[in-house]
Amino acid sequence: MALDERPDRYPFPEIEAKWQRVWAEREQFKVTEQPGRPKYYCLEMFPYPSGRIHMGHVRVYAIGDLLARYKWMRGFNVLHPMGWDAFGLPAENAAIDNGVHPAVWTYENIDNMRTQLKRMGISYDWDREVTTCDPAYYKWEQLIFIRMLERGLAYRRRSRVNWCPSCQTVLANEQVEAGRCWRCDSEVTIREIDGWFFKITEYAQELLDWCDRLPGWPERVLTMQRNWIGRSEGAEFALPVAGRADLTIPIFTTRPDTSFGMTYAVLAPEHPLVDRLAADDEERRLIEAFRAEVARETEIERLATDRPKRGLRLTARAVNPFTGREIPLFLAEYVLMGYGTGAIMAVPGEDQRDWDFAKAHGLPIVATVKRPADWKDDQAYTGDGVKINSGFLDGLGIEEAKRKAIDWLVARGLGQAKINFRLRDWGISRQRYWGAPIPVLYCDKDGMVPEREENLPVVLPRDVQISGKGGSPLAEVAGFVNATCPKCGGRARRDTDTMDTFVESSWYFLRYCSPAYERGMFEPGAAAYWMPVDQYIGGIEHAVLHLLYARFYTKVLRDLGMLKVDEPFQALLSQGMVIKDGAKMSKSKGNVVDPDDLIRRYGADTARLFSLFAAPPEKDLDWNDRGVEGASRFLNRIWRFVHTHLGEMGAAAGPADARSDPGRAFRRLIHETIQKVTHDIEHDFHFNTAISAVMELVNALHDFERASLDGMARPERGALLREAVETVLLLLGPVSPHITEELWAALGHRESLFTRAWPVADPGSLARDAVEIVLQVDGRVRGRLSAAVDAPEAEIREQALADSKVRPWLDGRQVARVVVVPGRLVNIVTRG
RNA sequence: GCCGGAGUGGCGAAAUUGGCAAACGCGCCGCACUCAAAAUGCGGUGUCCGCAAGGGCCUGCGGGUUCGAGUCCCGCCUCCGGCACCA
Repeated sequence: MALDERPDRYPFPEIEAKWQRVWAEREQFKVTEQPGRPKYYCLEMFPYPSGRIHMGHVRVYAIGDLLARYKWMRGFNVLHPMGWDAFGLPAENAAIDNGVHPAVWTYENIDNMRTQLKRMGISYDWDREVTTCDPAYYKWEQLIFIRMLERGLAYRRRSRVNWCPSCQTVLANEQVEAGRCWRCDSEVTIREIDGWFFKITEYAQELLDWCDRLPGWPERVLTMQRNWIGRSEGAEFALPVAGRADLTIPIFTTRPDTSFGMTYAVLAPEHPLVDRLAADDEERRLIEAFRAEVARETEIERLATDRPKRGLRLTARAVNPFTGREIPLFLAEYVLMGYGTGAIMAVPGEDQRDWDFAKAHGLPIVATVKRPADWKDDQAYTGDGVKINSGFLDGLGIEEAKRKAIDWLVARGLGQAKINFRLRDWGISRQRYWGAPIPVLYCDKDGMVPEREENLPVVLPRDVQISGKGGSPLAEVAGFVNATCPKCGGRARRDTDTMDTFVESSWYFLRYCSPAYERGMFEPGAAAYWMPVDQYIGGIEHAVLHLLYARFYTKVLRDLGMLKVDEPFQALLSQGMVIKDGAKMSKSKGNVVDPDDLIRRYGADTARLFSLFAAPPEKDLDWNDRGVEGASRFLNRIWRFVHTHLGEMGAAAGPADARSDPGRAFRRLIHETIQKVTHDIEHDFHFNTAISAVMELVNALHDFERASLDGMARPERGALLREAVETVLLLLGPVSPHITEELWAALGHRESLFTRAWPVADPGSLARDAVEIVLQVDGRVRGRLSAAVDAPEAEIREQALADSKVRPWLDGRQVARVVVVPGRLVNIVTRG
């Protein structure tokens, strides 16, 4: 049966529309800097305007709004903004498919999604909305680009890059997942191309160090970042080529202690020195053939670690500087140009890859670490041990031998200690249209010249042919390409690439601080007040990508003297995915739940309640239509209760004066619930248990209502019902704001629920005079008793031993020991 | 292979510090209301033995520490995520 036909639902469509209108009219969530008042910057990752919100969005924004409203009620000045990550490929693809201009498509989508989000009733300050494809936004990004250029933090070079043949553009390393494009899943190929890079490697050490100083971040995200940065310590040294005084090969190793075991050395096939090592044309031909063979390999094939290692032996030989012996030189595909120096010393005794290669090519293997007695010698040994076969290092431990080997290299001027990072510079040039233009020109006379600051923004031209085939569409726009050289005034050509859209998302949180500011990226005072973001919320898929870039960009702005903070995000909440029927929601699987449908059928309050109740935020959320029914039922139950008891609660004057025992017990539960809900929100964001505590209170409210019909004074009953109901509304407000605001008003309040202070548990009401003590015999529960809170241990012990439920279990046995845990339990340990 | 996380009822999940395992919700069963249904309300619901009272067994597996272990320690297994020929 269609749910919107049900007459028994509370009238959520009217209520939700009404309060959304009232909040907007009152400008209730509009904020300004208020020095001296504690601030709270609550931020959810802004969406790409794909056209429609999905359940993942509902989940993040429900979490963010709960925190924002909660912090409001706790007296914080809360910045809670929303905007659009508006540049990107889908807009261009839509243009190719439907002939709609990317700008038109994007702005229409934004309008749709804004309407959808507003229907969720989230407490955004919509006056701060930011759209990244607006020239007033990307202007500042272009300015910072020029500043980075001046500092050498942005540079241009020709390099081998990841190329997505489907998106027709370059991808950064972070945007390749297992050899495939992060966006379209196509297999990535390698291309040599000119492009711009941001020098994120300059910040590798700092980005790594701060991973230890972000206690508000989930460990798994920090681990992924540490792995990605990939620091390793070792040595770099010059490997001499036999008979070639003019030629050495730079080598990076993390195991300088094993140098005496170097029985051959390997260069990456594309290593630039290889050309100089070739003995004659014949060998040059062999090298080219080998390179071509390797180049044919797809990234996927190269990733397979378990196949035979192919190599090409060169006629040139090297000299192991430690042993003085000549060793063979190879090209092999297992050595990558992109890491270290692109050349390795091979120590088959202590490195498994070298071992495999040595076995395949019949090369000698020398052990330089003493093996354990039962060692089978069928693989490389990477464990600990004493150095052997290593000349002056013999007898040392590995760590000490590393230091001595480096000292030896330094003393001879051959090398030094070296730290290497896996992190590569961030390639930001994209050969696509819908992005921020790179503010640089090329002049025949002056070469590469940045645009003058007063000419910014370099506006993305509107009239352009987008075919999706080959090269940047901007290159075809004569009016854009042909420009004046800012230096000599002669003719110059603009750079026709656009910036990676991850550049826009690296600083949008700063723009929110002063979104209309015209004299710079952000107003310094506003940023000083609001930054850093106190709580950032978003999907785990950005653990490395966006979160690493934003951290880097923040540090760059700090070093440009624009910002005081070292890190943008104080705390991070990585919420799980929304799953249905065991799979991520997707159109292809046909398991998508449309938030619009859901809100139309149940209301935003129910959608929000369910998505917060079904699982703790960091876990995947299993969508369940029956569970949504349950959430709806719960809100209806509260609605009915308030409306059927309005008269009685309205008659209550003053605070609840609980005189009777049941009254005091009920009041204690009200205050225990306040305590529990506050703890669950503050301690670990476990909103699911916070909500279950409110559900328990509502259940108890119904029980109390029935039980107190006879025998309890009417004023006491009415006052307690009112106190309980008001507590429920306050605690549930941040979860389901419309219904709680409506019922709050129905109870006679004239001011908004969200201007009320968050309730605080009253210690007097929490106090209890008796506690239940569990009685165990040999660890098994056999009875229970009620004891005064302050009853002495000896007394409880006596009562336990004398208890009628306990005594049969002691028959024929001796009491060996009695453990009394005050306020909790007694365990009687027996013997015999 | 390395790093990180997780295994608890039919299902989603709870369990502050080592102290009553399964709160809350879903589903299911029963009852009330109803001509009937829906909705709503009330009660029950880990599992095995038992008519019942009651008792045994239960947190992936095997050990250990402890009066007491879902929780701590040791050794395994499985699943999920990340990185991966990184020298």
